[in-house]
Amino acid sequence: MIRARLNPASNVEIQPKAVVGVLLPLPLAGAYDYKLPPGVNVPRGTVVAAPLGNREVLGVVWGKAEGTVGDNRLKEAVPLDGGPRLPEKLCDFIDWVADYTLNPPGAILAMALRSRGAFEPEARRTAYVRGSITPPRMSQARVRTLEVAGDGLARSVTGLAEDANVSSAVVRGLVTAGALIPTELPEFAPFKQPDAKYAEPRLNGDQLAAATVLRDAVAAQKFSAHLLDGVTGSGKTEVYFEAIAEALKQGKQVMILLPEIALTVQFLERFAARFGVRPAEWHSDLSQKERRRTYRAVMNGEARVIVGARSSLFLPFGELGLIIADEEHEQAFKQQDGAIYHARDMAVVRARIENCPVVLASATPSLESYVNAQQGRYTHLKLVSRHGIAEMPEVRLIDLRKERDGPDVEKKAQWLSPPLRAALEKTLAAGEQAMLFLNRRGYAPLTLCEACGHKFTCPHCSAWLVEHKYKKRLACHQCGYELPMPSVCPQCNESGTLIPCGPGVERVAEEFAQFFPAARFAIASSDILHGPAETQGAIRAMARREIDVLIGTQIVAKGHHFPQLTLVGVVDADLGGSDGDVRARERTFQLLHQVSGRAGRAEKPGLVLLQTRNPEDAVMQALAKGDRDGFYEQERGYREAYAAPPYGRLAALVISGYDGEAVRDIARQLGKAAPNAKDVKVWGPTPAFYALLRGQTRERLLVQAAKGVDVQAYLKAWLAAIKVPASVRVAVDVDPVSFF
DNA sequence: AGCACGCCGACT
DNA sequence: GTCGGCGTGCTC
Repeated sequence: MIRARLNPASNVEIQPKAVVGVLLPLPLAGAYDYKLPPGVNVPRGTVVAAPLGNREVLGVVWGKAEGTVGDNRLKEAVPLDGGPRLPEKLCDFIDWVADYTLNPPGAILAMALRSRGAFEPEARRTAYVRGSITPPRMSQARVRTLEVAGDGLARSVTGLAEDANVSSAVVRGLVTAGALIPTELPEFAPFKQPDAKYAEPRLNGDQLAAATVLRDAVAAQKFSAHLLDGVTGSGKTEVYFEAIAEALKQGKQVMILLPEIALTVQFLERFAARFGVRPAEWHSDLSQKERRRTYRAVMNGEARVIVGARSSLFLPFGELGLIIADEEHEQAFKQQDGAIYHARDMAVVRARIENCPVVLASATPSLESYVNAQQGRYTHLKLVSRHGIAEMPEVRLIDLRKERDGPDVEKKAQWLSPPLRAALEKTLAAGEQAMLFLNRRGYAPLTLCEACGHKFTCPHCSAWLVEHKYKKRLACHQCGYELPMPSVCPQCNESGTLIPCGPGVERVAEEFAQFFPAARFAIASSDILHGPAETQGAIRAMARREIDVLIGTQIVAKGHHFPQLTLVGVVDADLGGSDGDVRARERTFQLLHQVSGRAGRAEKPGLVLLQTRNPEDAVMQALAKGDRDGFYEQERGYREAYAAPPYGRLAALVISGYDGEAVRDIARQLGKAAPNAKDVKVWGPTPAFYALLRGQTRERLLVQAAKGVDVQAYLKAWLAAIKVPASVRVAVDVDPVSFF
């Protein structure tokens, strides 16, 4: 207890120093106690500079002091100038995420707190305008300069010098003489405000109904969750744009989450077409300056609509009125490193805390969202009519076990079956375009020596090296390790014995070129198209009909529509099939459904050919029959029967480290220490799918629990039982979506 | 996360 | 004899 005392020497009253808990953006167990300066008391969320060891870090006043550290050891944390403060709801959100993901709250705060600069007033730059004084000595250069400055526009010294074609010395001389007057301008032009009425669309019946529900939800200014479920081309974006318009009218801010920010160029343009300006962006490619500026603008309310990737979840919105997660089924929403969380799920949580609506949009919803919608926790807004598209493409299965070139065929194909080649021929003859899809980069996923059987594997990962024929290299797709394509087997020293096994897009392209030498084609994969600009280039080339056939990985699966694209061939529809992952089937369906949606546009119906070895598989059947909901129902049934999510809960422990023996030892210890609990089963430890990744050994344990089980409490009790050396990391993945 | 402290190899 | 490698541990 701190009391005001009289200082006997000076007879001046010493103000009491309040002690508060300050959360630091570090993976510490909790908040640290700090004194505040005399007489100061500030609320939760206040940003402070806190001495820590011999340095100073940013921190956030989090709550009451814990009182476990002696008063004499407490240092003084000083609130930043201007009293910047994180919104209290953001603090609540951080606490919630920390509890749920079993991360220290400071580790979550680190995602929400930017550098100190973000809390300081925006940097200013000095610019000059014409003053009233005209100096007695006027040279030609001075006359010119003052003429230019006479237009009233504020310019920097160099800017004015350039415009007047004089040296900067002339400008500085005029400043000294008082003929030019300095003014302070903001470092950036302010964010332009989106205009809800800029270009109001005409919606069709479905769209109008869905938009009305969303507008009403936004106007209600309270939590609600909505699944906006519409096939490709049904106009989901237009619908949620109306919800955004309503939020703007209500004076609220909007957060739009997209799975991959690289895809946003067209999104930004569509937004600008509707609202007159681009939204503010938040992603990892922003410069330090832009980052600070955007963060500040979100916090002070200048930025009204932010579009971004996962990390936008932790921005300091003060007046959030709507959250949208587009392509909500995408796995890219799951953050896999550092704090492991699912941005779509956390978006729903943030909406609940902010008391505002959240919209999850997808043509192929995650099963979780589908069930939530079915059970009424989310409204289910369905868009069925395909805007400007004649009909859904016809999907046909090609049974690869039967459809092969027979012994009598002179020129045999390995990857392109006769029916697929026939369809390609027909499409090209009709002057239309085609797409071949194979979700595998490079030329061949495995290289092996036919003399000794040696397989090329990555020295740092338990993965094969993928041949890249253009680069003439073998590459590990997990860690980036590469070596020049060898001509000699390193094991048996034979030469000419290395054979590529299996296809990648490059190899499919090679075969395609052999059969269709006249056709123009391009390969689209992330290692060939570097960055969004080149990807856009390829898309444009396709749109301009400079190429006939696009052969690509999943970067061609989404986004653009090409009016002349009438045929989609999926080279290996079984890829990524059954690796024990409860979501593998769902993901295959989603990906293939999305790819299929590329075919057909306007008046031309599309055809999709899926090459498979399991044509009777439910995923293939659902795709062929266009029976999406049937597939979901069946999948829902499986999940229910096996108490898999969303009917049961999963959590994984991933134990990793460079010392393989230590990792396996801790994994074994954890396996033995798993507490017995009702409705909880623990599986493992087993080596992870990539048992070695970037040199680190990885073991996994899986917790399967019934729906009502407090998984976090279970995990906490479990982890407390084992002491883990610093060389081994135990990561907790609550609700894992991938089993790698 | 930093940054220090702390014990074992190659150097002015 | 030191400089320095990064393993372990602490920071209110």
